[in-house]
Amino acid sequence: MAEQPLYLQLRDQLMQRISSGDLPAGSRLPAERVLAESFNTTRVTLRQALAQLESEGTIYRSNRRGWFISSSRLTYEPVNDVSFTHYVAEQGRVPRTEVLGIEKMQASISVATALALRPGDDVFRLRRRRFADERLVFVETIWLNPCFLPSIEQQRFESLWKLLADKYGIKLTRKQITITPTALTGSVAAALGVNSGCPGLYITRIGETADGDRIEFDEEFWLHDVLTISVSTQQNH
Amino acid sequence: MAEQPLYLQLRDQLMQRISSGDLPAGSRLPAERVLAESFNTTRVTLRQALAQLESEGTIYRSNRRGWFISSSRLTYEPVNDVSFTHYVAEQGRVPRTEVLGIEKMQASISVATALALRPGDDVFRLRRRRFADERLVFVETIWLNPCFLPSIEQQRFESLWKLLADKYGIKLTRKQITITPTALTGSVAAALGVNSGCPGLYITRIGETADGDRIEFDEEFWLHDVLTISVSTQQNH
DNA sequence: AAGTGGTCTAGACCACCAC
DNA sequence: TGGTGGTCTAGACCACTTG
Repeated sequence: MAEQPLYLQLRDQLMQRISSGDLPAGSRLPAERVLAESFNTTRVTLRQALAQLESEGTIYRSNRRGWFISSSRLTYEPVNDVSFTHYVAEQGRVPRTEVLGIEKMQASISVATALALRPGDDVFRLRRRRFADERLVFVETIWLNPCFLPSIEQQRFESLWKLLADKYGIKLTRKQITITPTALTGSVAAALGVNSGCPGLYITRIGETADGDRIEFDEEFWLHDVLTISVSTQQNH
Repeated sequence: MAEQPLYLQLRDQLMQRISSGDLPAGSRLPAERVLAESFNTTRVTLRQALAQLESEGTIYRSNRRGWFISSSRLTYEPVNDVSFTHYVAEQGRVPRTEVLGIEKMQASISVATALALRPGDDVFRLRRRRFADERLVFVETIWLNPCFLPSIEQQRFESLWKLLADKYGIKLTRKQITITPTALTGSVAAALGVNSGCPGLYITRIGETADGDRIEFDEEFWLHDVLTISVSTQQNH
């Protein structure tokens, strides 16, 4: 039986203190230098242990403020969900949405394909950030098809689902969902406030009406440790 | 405009050499010490750059043999797929399955729940490893319900789909699929030949007959960089 | 201003794999 | 047996956040 490397032993000790309730969800870990000294090792090795716990989703870091204990994961149903606000609240968490902006753009090839338009056609790009219990959980870019959404640029976008239903009488179903494990880098990492290379999920969806009109194309970048995806296949009655 | 940290500059330079075709898919990177010297830095910093590329899925490591360029991702449809062998071949790759063993076990609470049995009931545990182009891509544990599978332990398990169809006349549909980003640790990391803490996906599924008989409960641990998940929602006709 | 995490250096020894 | 990656040390300076 080979002995475990030191950083995995440190991981186990920290994990035990967390699961014992010594360090409750949301609280901050002691400073790296303090932890390193208390374990009688260097910061480099301690940080290996922290990186383990981070990739397992047990802890996360916030800017340069320190390390925090993660809450339990959100359950996300990309096929059936109607509203982030709704399903987050249903799970006993406090949702918040931040609209970063909406702009008129010309469709790229990939966006045009998703919305059944031609490249260069007008589309609207909406960008938002989503929080659960004040922790940022994902950023999204939504490409809206203006053919079905007159004067869309003058609206408010905290709840797109409600806007589509109330103002346009549209109820979406989700098609062509893809889920790709990826690293968060560049402007996405910056918008999420994480370091480049932090693991994440890239999720895309197309929103259609029952008639097959392509209303929106959604691109989401999630932090890896905040969600479990659930796909329940519908029964035909 | 802040200058990028060195390890991200190194990442970009390596990325350029990879995407230019200088380093083709499947080939090995030069040794860490060689790369560090060629970039005029230390191994620690160079390894930060390699960790970035690894988390992005651009490169991967194999035991202590070195770093290799990744191939493109497999597309995986957990809802509709019938056979790993079939859909891997369909994507122009060479599948291989390795059976690690089958044992009679007593159902744990979670397994019993998934298979609609009582804890302690007999179940069979089948463990396999799956390869694409000779790269290990996931390990799985399949819990089989013996009520519907007489003398299952005497069979061969390279293709479970074929076995169920030919011998038992069973065609499965997939229910209650969950997908959780996780870290690969312990015996799972060892079986996959990766370091503890490597990012991965944990996917579970329940296989039912059209009559609702729970035949199997499937737990898969995938390497994060080898797949894109696609969920196509069926149309009702 | 003090403290935090982020980055980086220049070494070292070990375990494992391929030759 | 030689070379690889895996692990670890004992420092250092910087950028940012918080009080």
